Amino acid sequence: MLDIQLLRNNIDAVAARLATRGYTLDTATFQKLEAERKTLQTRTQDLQASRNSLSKQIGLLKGKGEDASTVMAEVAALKQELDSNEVRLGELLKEFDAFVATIPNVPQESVPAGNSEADNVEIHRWGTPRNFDFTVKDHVDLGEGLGQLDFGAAAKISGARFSLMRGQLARLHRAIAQFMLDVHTQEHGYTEIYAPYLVNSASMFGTGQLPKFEADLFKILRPEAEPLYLIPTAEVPVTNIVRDEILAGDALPLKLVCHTPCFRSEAGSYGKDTRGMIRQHQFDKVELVQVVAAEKSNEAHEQLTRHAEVILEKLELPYRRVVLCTADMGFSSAKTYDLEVWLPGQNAYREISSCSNFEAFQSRRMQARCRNEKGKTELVHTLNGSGLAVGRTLVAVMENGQNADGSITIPAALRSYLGGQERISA
RNA sequence: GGAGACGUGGCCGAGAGGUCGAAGGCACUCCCCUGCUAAGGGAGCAUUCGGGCAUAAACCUGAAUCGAGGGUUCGAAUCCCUCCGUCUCCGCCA
Repeated sequence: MLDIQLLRNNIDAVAARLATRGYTLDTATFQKLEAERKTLQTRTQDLQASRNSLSKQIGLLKGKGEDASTVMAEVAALKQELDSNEVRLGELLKEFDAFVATIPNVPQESVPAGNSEADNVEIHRWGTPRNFDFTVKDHVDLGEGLGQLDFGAAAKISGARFSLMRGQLARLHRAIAQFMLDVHTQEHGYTEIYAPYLVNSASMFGTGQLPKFEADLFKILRPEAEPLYLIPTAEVPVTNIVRDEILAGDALPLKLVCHTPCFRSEAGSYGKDTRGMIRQHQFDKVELVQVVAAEKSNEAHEQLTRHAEVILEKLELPYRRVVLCTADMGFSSAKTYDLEVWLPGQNAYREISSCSNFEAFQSRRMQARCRNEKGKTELVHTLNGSGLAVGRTLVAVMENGQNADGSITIPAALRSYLGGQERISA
C-alpha cells in the first residue's frame, strides 16, 4: 500500500512513475474521493466532538441530580445528521481503502523502464554453460528415464501440474533443501523458521496477495469459520510474523529462512511450461526474508540477492542476474532482481529466484513498525527472495549434471547430504 | 468434538453505563538530591488518523481504538450478539 500522504501531495508524480509499469492511476477518482472524504470527515468529527461534550454534560447533570432534558434534546437534534454522516464516511473510507489497496508499488529510480520482460536488464553472469558431446535431454526425459520422476502417477492422484518423485531423486530433492537451509543459517546468519502452510486473509492482505490476486491462490472454504489459503510462498507466513508489531530498534535486522511447499493455482498460465516441473501447483522453496530499518533496505537487498547467488555458485550452476524492468515487477515490489539458471534442456536461462525490496509497501499494510532512536514509531522495510526454488534447482542439477548414459552427476556440495553418493543412476 | 473461564498500554494489573485513553505497579527517558554500586524526590511515557498546514519536525486541537466486527444507549472497556484467540477439565489423536 502506498503512503496516503504521498498520494495526496504528489499524485501526478506517483501517477507518472506508475505509468512506467503499465499501471494507469485513476487520479480523477482519487481526487473525487479525497475531496469528499475531507469535507465529510471534518464535518463528522465536529459532530462527534459536539455529541461527546454534550453527553459528558448529561453525565455531569445527572450526577448532580439535575434535569438534563434540554441537553438531551440538543444531542437528539445532532443525531440524525451524525448517523447519516458516519454511515456515509464508513462507506467512503472503505471505497477509498479498496482503491488504494489495488495500486501497485512505485518502482525505485534505479529500475529500468520497459514494456515487457524483454526489457529486463542483465547485471552479470556467473559460470559457463557446459559443452555436451552428446544430445542433451531435459529433466523430464532424464527423470522418467531413471524411473524416478512420474508425472503419470501424479496426474492420476491429483491432476495436471503435479509431480511425483521416487528413490534417489526424491532424496536429492530433500538434500537440496537441507543444503540451502544449512548455508543460509550457518554462513549467512539467518534464523530458521517453521511456519503454517495455511494462512488467513489478513496475512494474505499484508503481503499483497489479496485482494487483487485471489485467483492465483488455493482457498479452503470452511462452513463455520474463516476461509484459509494455502501459502503461495513462505514469504506470506514469515513476513506476517511482524504484522501489527512494534519492534524495538535493536531487534532489527530480522533475517529469517524458511523451507515450505508453495501452492499456486497459476490461473492464466495455461499453455505455458506445461511440460515438466517448471510450473507446478505445488513446489518446494527455501525463502529468505529480511525485516530492516528503512534506510538499510537497499543494502539488504543487495546482500540478500547475493545470498541466493551463493547457492547457485556452490552448486556450480551457471546463472545470470537481471534487474526486472518496470513492467515485469510484481505488484508489491519497488525493485526486483531475478536470478536465472542455465537449463541445457531448454537452452535458456530460466528464473530460479526472485529477490525483491518492498520498502514500506507491505509493512504499511501490515502495520509493522519499529522504534527509531527518538522512540518514534516508523514503518519497517521488508524484503524477500527465493534462496532458492527447490524444484527448479533440482531441474537445473539434473540437466546440467547429466551424462551420456542418462545418469546424473551430483554437485560436490550436495554429496555429504547423500551419504557421499556422486551420481544418480537407474 | 463437549463443558467452563478469560482477552485492558512495552509488561503486570484495577476499572462492572457518565468527569476513563484508562488507577496502581514494573520497565524506560529526562531533571534534582545524594554520593559509590545502591537509594530518595519530581516530571514524562499507547497507537492510528483528521484539522490547524502549503513541505518536514515540533506544537495545538479533534476523532477513533480496551481481541475483531455488529447491536442497545444521549453516552459502552463496562450491557447484548457473532467471530477470533488463550487457559482449565473431559473426549479423541501423531
